[in-house]
Amino acid sequence: MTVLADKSLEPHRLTSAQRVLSILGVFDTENLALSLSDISRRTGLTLSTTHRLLNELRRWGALSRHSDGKYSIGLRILELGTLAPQGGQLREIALPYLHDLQHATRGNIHLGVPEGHDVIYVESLRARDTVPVPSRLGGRWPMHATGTGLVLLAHSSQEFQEEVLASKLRRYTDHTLTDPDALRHFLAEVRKSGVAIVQSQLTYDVMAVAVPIRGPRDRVVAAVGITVPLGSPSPHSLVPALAATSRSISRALGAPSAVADAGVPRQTAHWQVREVKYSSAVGS
Amino acid sequence: MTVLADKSLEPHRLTSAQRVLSILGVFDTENLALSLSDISRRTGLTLSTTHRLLNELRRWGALSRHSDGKYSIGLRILELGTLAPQGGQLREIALPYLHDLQHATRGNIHLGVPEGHDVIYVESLRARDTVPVPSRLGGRWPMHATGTGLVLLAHSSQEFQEEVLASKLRRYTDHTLTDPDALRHFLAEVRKSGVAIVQSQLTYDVMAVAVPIRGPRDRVVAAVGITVPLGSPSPHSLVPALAATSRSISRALGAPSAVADAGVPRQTAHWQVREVKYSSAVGS
DNA sequence: AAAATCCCTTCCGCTGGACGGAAAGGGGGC
DNA sequence: GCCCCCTTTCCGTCCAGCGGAAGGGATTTT
Repeated sequence: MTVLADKSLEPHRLTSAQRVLSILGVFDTENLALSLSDISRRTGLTLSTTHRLLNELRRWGALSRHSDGKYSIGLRILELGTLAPQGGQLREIALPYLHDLQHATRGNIHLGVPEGHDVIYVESLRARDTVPVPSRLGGRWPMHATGTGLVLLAHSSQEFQEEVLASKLRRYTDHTLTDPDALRHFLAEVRKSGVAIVQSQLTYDVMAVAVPIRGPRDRVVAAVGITVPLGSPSPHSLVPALAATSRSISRALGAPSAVADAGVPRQTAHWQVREVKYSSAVGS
Repeated sequence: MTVLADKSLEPHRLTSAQRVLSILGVFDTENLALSLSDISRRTGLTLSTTHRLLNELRRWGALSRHSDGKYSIGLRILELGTLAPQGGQLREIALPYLHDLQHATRGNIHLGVPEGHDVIYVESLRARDTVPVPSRLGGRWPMHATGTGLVLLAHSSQEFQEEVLASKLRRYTDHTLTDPDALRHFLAEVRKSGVAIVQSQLTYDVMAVAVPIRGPRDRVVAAVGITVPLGSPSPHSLVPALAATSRSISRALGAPSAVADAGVPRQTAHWQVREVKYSSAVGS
């Protein structure tokens, strides 16, 4: 064995903080509960290290342990997550309007915000009697494959758009927009019309309609979307309701263009300033 | 200076994992965005250590940084939090029923699960046209001071109840139940009647009604509650709707007592096994 | 305009705590 | 019974994380 040779290349160069985070990182929608040795294997950390860190995380509340010995994400993390400015606050403000929208349209409603090249759903209202769509609260999807994501992308900086277009765009169905030129054209349409209408991007038999939400300084900070079964009455009929919802939320957030008159309480939310320094700007 | 003497007593005995967690821990509802030096002061870590850890956390996505230089909890934590079995999954299942309940009653609806001596709201539907109550998603409150908390406490083990009763029970209003004997009596009532009805426990002018939700093996895993303004029509009128909601959710979770007949798909949720090992069993 | 104050960032030498190996202690299946 | 896999604990070594200090902005005060 060329153990010695490997050693020098071995990516054992992890800081202790990274070790802690890598443990949290092994949990995903398909791995909600994992055993010590599962986690040890998946992180590449030794058993003893994993064991010690798991105990520390559990004691703090970041993880909980079940009677079968497996670990899961703890409620303390859920609690923490609601403190994310784009999460808790935005959701809090938007929720009643999203409710109204759902009752008016009977579709699946999503509220998405950008993170990296993805859109994250900070709220997801699932209609009871419609097709199941992959739309969990907290779900993460590539921007190019969802209605809300495309809206957010369309209103991002030019350089960011090119960065995304240059990356590998996964194809989920044969309708998924992956061709850079087609996407550029589509994004321009979205900016012009103010709405994105797509179908079968992520899964078949689904249409999505989405519009931007603006915050202070009229920056696009989020997007609302509806997904309905393919073959529903014209998706264009959903636009007015969406536009009204978007405007209401934007006004509540203090977007100048949505404020009807004076006397409206100033909303100065923290997330008005969106993260601009991406990891790539720091790494290496 | 007696620096040397102090050194030995100094609680600088933090593991590196604890340092990471202590940083996350400084964020709360009143501190959504903090600067490097804020965090350094509040954690007691040196500037250089804080600086390094903040960068690692940010790179991973646990924190985000705004253009003013302040840090906030990042969306990755929100995403992670939804993986908590009592969070994402329970919420997902319960949400449609909670919706129905809200539309039937027009109150503020809470879905609470136990953690430590507290109840955490994994869902909170706020009525638009009623008194504002302190009910954030992810909010944490002492069990003895909320309707849902009292329900959960009533259905906890005897020893856990005594542990809570023996702790310092904070008084929020002069109606807050803090006398151990009065609480014991009240909890017995809750067990007997299956419902908790309280008023002005946490804030004045509010009534709360709450009932338990059961999961596999008929264990009480959560509680649903409604809060309405004091002086609303008899809270007893809310009980049937609550009971129906609770039963629907319990059935969806696979609670034997709520399952009407056979043929129901088995729901074996992870959180059927509630954490039993408390920190106290490990500490020291 | 100089001085003072505060905050962020980077560098570097030292040390003690985190690390991994190993072995003991369950527990369930074949 | 035996075997296999998982969890827990112990301990000596070593290097990664730590804190001090200094430098550079930005803003405010005198």
